[in-house]
This record gives sequence, structure tokens and C-alpha cells, in this order.
Amino acid sequence: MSAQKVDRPTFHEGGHEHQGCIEAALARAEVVCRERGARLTPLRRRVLELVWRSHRAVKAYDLLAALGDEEGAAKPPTVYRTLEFLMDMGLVHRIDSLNAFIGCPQPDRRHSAQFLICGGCGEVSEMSAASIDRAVADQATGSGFALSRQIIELHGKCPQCAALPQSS
Amino acid sequence: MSAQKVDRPTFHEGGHEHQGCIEAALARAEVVCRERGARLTPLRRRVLELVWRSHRAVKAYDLLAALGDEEGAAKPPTVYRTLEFLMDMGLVHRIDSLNAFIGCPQPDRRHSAQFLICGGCGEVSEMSAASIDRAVADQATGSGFALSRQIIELHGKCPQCAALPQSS
DNA sequence: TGAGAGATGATATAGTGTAACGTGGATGTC
DNA sequence: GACATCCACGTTACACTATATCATCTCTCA
Repeated sequence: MSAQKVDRPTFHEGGHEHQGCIEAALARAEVVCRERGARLTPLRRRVLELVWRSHRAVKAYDLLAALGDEEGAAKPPTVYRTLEFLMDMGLVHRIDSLNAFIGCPQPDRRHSAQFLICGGCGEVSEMSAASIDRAVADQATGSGFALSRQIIELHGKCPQCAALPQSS
Repeated sequence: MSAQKVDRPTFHEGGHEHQGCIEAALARAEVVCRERGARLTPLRRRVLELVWRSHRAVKAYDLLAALGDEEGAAKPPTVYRTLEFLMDMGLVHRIDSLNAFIGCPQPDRRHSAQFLICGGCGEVSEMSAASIDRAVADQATGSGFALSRQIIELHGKCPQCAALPQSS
């Protein structure tokens, strides 16, 4: 049902009913928060919903603007705090190379993540490739390095955008 | 002679004479620029030297401050332009997760890079692991994704810092 | 009912990065 | 030599990203 599978990264998922993605994400969030004794307040829920409006990474100040439109001009700390909470819950990830945020399609499962970021359409697809994890872990521990967090962001073109003529 | 080998990432390279790292980096830069018909101006040379003052990633505004101390208050665009040039030449890399820059130990060789970033001492070690490249490339192309740039930044503790007691 | 914890509001400011235009020096051409 | 051109650098102004700090509100629970 989820439009964003992790085993096989997808882009422009064929005419999918995106509302379903949003609802599924919110439902997962309810579960995750309940399990962890955290409160999914209206604000947090609303921000998560805004993050999930697309499969592109969203900037904090765009969220800010979207919130401002509706509930009396939110301020930066509000958004950043909310994003921090959502990240703690594993509900969103930060894409460092974009200074932006993306919803996590499987917050319920412990996983490492790698991101495919299309420079054409802007869509971001999360994957969790064991082969990459293994290579990274081997390389790190082989150097005596104690790995705590891996940032893997792969820029390029998704299949659809790569097929376009004027890619240059 | 280079204090920063790529095949085997290193940290706190045993009491090394760091001046040698700097000089080697500048010498490599001369070669790279000459080969590519680019001008390693005094400013560019000076910025590269400042980047190489340590094996930690350096922030743009720290460079700005260092330059300001000496040659009449440089302005942000000056530093960013210079860094962009150095990146184009492959002489420095940007570490996105730190908003900071690090000298490249082998600008003369085409290579992909992965970075080990120690949260203890702040040192950054570049490596170029074929196994990681392979895993990433396989995964990307397997999804029909046309990879153009990979960002791999691994945070953790270097062997020396991991061995300290209060790591927590 | 009152204390404490957690969530949000509000103000101010710090940190990061770029657009746009001006200046000056090197180089090549006539 | 005079001029055109390109490139590096200077300068101003501003946009974007993020956080510190303190105030307020609300829920829970003793």
C-alpha cells in the first residue's frame, strides 16, 4: 500500500493516489508515537503531513510559510523543534546536502538509510541497502573507526528524468 | 610523505610534522592548476593553506576571520568564490553535514571519496573505497538511477578518541 | 489544587550563502 | 601604444538557515 517502497527505490510512482501516502504516514506516526510514549500533537501531525505533501525534500522555511498561511504565522523555532521531534521519532530524515527534510516511509523499522536524489524532478527515494551498509561498516571498522551515523546521499537522475532529452 | 593517506584512513598521524602536509598540498595544487591552465593566485594559495592548517574541516567564516586578521577584512563572496575554485580543481571537498571544507590529499587522481569524521577530535579522513563505490553504483544503477555525485559522510569516533574513557 | 514536565509562543540574534555590480590588472590584437 | 576582453577580486546588500533564551500554556499526577 505504501507508495514508497524501500527495497526497490521508486520515483513518480505511476499515477499513485498520493493522499494514500500521507494517510499511511500519519497512521504510522500515530503508532510509533504511541509505542514510544510520545505525543503526536496537532502541530506535529500537521508538520508531518506537510512534509509528506510530496516525495520531494521540504525546506524548513517552506514549512514555516505553509504553517503561517493557516495558523497565525509560526516562527522558526517552532518548526525546527517540531522537525527535531519528528526526526527523533524516526518519522522524518534530514537531507544534509539539501538542507531539507523528507518523510521516512518506515519509521517503525530500525534501519540505516541511503537517499537517491533526482536533480530533475527533485524526488527523493529512500533505500536501505544491506550491501552498502556492509561495505561501509567493513571499511570503517577496518580502520578502527567506531561508526555512529552514516550519511549517504546520492545525487543524479531518476529513470524518468534521465530519459528526457535536454538533461545535458 | 603525505600525512593523509587514502588507502588506509588515518587520524592523529603520530606526531607528524604537519608543516609537511601543508607544503605538500600546496605543491600538488601548483601542479594541478598548471596542468589545467588555472591560476593559483596568492589568495587561492593562502586559502588552501588555511584549509590545510589542520586535519579538521574548516568553516567558511573561520577562513574569513583568518583572512580578515591579515589582509584587510575579506568579505564572504571572496571566500566562497575561492572555495568554489578550489573545489572545481579538486583541491578541497565540502563536508555537507558540517557546512565545512577539507583539503583533498590527492587532487591529482580522479576518485570518489568517503569521509570518516571523528566527533571527538574533529579530524576528517578521506578514503576512496572501491567496495563502497561498487555497492553504491550497483544499487543505484539497479534502480535505473543515473548517479552523478555521491555524498558519503561517516560520523563516529576515530580509534584514539574511541579509546578514551568519557566517550559516553 | 498545586507542582512539575512538556509543548508551544515570541524575541532576538547567530551562522551560512549568494546576487549584482564595480574595479583593476593581465593578455592579446590591431 | 590604444583598445577590447577576460578573469580575479572588492563591495554592498540581502536571502536563507538555524538556535539561544525566556515566557506562557496545558496536561498529568500526586
